[in-house]
This record gives sequence, structure tokens and C-alpha cells, in this order.
Amino acid sequence: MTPETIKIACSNCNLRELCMPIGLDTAELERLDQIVATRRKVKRRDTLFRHGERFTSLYAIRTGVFKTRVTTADGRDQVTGFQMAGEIIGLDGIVNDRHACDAVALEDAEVCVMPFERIEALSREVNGLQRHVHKIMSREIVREHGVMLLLGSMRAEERLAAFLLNMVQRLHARGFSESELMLRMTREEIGSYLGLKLETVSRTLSKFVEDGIAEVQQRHVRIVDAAALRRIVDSPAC
Amino acid sequence: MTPETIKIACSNCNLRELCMPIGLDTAELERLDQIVATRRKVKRRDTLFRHGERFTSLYAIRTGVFKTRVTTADGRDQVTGFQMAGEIIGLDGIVNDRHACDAVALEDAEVCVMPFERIEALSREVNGLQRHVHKIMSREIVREHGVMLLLGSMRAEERLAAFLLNMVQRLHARGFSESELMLRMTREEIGSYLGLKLETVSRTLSKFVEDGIAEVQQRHVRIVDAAALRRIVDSPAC
DNA sequence: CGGGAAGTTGACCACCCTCAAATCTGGTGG
DNA sequence: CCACCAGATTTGAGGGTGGTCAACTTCCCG
Repeated sequence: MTPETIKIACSNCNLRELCMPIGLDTAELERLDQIVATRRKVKRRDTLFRHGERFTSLYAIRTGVFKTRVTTADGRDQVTGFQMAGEIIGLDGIVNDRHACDAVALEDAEVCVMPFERIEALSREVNGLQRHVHKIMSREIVREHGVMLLLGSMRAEERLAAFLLNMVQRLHARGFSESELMLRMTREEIGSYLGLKLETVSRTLSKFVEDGIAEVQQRHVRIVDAAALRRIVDSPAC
Repeated sequence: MTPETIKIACSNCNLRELCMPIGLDTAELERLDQIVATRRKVKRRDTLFRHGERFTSLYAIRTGVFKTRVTTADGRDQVTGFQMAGEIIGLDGIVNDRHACDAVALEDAEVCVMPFERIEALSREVNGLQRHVHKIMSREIVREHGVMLLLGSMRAEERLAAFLLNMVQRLHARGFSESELMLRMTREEIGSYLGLKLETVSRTLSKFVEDGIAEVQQRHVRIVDAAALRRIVDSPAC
């Protein structure tokens, strides 16, 4: 909860390609900088926002990894996604002016706070931004379709294979290794996301190790045989 | 594929409260009418759009029920939702200018075709419309969170109970009975949506009948004890 | 009115969950 | 700096939920 007032312009942010629209001219780019009100640091385990809180802003992740989760009155909860640098969170809050899920930092993190009113005002004038906002929301809808497919029709191995491939692919797009990754979440959080129990996640990872598909040391995972993982994901339902 | 050119204005459409923004003045309301280019009739089993097709428009459902589904190369498929009058479909197409899922009519249906360029142009000028578009997309994101919760952490009975309650609630909002509904989809389609096999859907429905919770005659369902269904949904995970 | 799709039900079993115990890790305080 | 402890992870044994396969019935739709 330490609001940071240091401003770094979007126009020279190294995450611009991931988080902001491309194809804007210089004048438009400078107007974009107005969108980010402040930066905010969030410590590990702290929430960026919590379900029920008033919605005011979207957040662009600068550093760190978040999880979002929905919780029910009876104590069930479901991780709905893991978000990393360059990704936008908070879209769930727009419908009802209140957030519908919690966003929790899995490691110390920093976000750009973008008041939604500013986004709306500017996107009325900068067509590229308007389109970009629409695309971000649409992308989230399509992503969730993919998760529904995973939860609705894949077996444990397939889910975990898809999860690992997805994580490593997103990390690779951010300049990290194509084959090694450091998981920022527990087995239980992975399980919640994939609709599995933590023991099943652990066992399935062990199986990948046995089969020579991956090497696992706690949170550190090295994908030895990515092709095998892809084969598991694409295996015709069994 | 029979484009209908008959135009009926949004401003006097009886579904306006469901599908269009409220709180617009008369002048703004009339401009809204420009959004709907045409009507289009879709026959049972026909697709309104198909995954891979170029995205041009959103569709507001006037009559009929649709399902949307994603399919994978290896033949898996997953129903991602059932949509009824007043709901908007096609949002998945915005990200990549191509549709990411199929929309299939479960009965003869009619939709309003709303070219997305027109929506974007007008929402730059009518703030209420801009906000409304954002809310519609956000609502879809939140709805999918709910489905993820269902698929990730509920058992068969709970899923089906949640499904029936959700259907009847949406139908009730459209002026239909609070306790009776006619399912427009097969057991297999329900199963795909809920991550269950059709036999499990059938068995679970039979169990509801045994327990005096519902009466089922094929696609016709009468909810006898809605409270019991709610209890099943809210039962602490078990 | 007939054929085919949709739905129901039963038997069996696989996959994943539950419960339990042991081990490992990283952070904290003495 | 080390000991300790809570939390995270692994692994095992056993059981239950829902999947699979199959047969039969019912209901539309053409």
C-alpha cells in the first residue's frame, strides 16, 4: 500500500510492445503517458485489489507475477489466471463498478495505475487506443475459452502439459528461456487453476520427470522434451 | 444465410433494457438505431459465425438460443456458453479480426447485425454507449470466471444445479416462468458445457427427479424445489 | 409411419481425490 | 550462524465419482 509517485513514461517503457497499442504516432504516444496516474508497489502475498472493492483503475503489470482468484461464500475458491509483466488486470471490475475477484502478488511487484475514466476519455480521441482496449478485453475472453476447454475436457497430464507450455511461451515472449522457468506459485495454486488437487499436480510433475520430459527441483522447472508435452496436449482426448 | 433487410429500431425494441445502454436521451437513442445494419435469420443447427471467419460485427440476439463452442485440431470441443434473447455474441472475434469460436443456433433464431466499426465510431461520441460496450465485455469475463469456478471445483450435482438455476433465472428475467424451462440443447451439449459426459447429465437429472427436486420430461424441466438446488450449489465443497 | 437421433439405465473400471506420513525448504529468531 | 518451525512438497494406500461401453427405450422429424 505504498503509492509510488515516480513516473516513467509509457512512451519509453520497455514493456510497451506488450501492453500498449502499436502504430501510434509520436503525438498520440505522448498523450498515452497521461493515462498512467501513478505506480504502485505490491509486496508478495498482498492484494492489488480485492473482490467487492470499488473499481477505479486498470493495472498494467511492470514487474512481478499475480494470481487472480474468485471466491464463494462457502469458502470455495478458484484461481482464474496468472498474470505477468505487460499484462492488464482489473477488467472484471468494469461491469459492476466493483471488483469481482482478488488479485494477489505472488512476488514483490510493481504496477502502473491507469484510472479507467482517463482510459475511456482518451480512447474516445485516439482510435488506436480504443481498439486496443477492445482487443485486450476480447483477448481475455478468448483466453478464458481456452481455460474452459482445458477444465472441461482434458485429463490431468494434458492440463499440466498445457499449463507448462503456456507459461514458458509467455516467459519466452518476455525474453526469458524457452525451456526453463521458475514457478512463482505453489502446487496448490496451480491445482486450483487447473481444477486438480495439489497432490495430483505433484504426482503428474513427478511422472514428467520419470518420463524424461522435464526436470523439476521445487519451483524450478526445465522442459527437456517440449515436443512430448505438445504431443500430450494434442493427444486425441483418449 | 438469408440476410433480412427489415429494420426495426433499437429505440422501440422490447429487448432494449437487456441489450442496450440505459440513461440515454432521445437524440442519443435515435443514433443507436444506426448501429443495427440488418437483421439476419439463422435456422436451427446453422452457424451464425464460425471459428476462423473474418470478424466484422457483433450480434444481438432477438429470438432463439445459441451455443458457442471452441474446437481443437484433434477434435475435442467445448461448449463455452448458451446465449439467449438480448445477449451479445461475437466478442471473441475482436482480438484477431477473426472469430475464435463457432456460434450455432439451437432453434430458429434472429439476430441484429451490428458492424463493429459503427459501434466503435458511435461509442466515441456517445459516452453511455462506450461504457456499455465495456460493461458487456467485462460481464462476459466475469461470467467466464464463474464457469471456471464451476468446472474447476464443483461436483456433477453441483454443476447441474448451478446450470439449471442460472438458466431459469435468465429466462425469468425475460418474462418466462421461474420454475419451468424448456431446454433447447441436448444432454451432450449440457455435458460439454459442464465438463461432464451426457450419461452423467442424464443420471444426475434422474437423481433430481428421485429426490423430488425436479420433474423432467425430455427437454421440459420443472423445478419443484429451487431451495434444494441452491443448497446443493452452496454446499461447502464436500 | 419408419428410421435415426436423443435419452435412460446398468455394469465395470480408471482417474483422480482423500487421508496420512515423511521429507524438504526457506525464513525467523535466539 | 545455527536451530527451529511452519509451510510446501512428495509419495503411498485406498476409495469414490464420474467415465466407458453397451443395450434398450423414447421421441421426433422427414
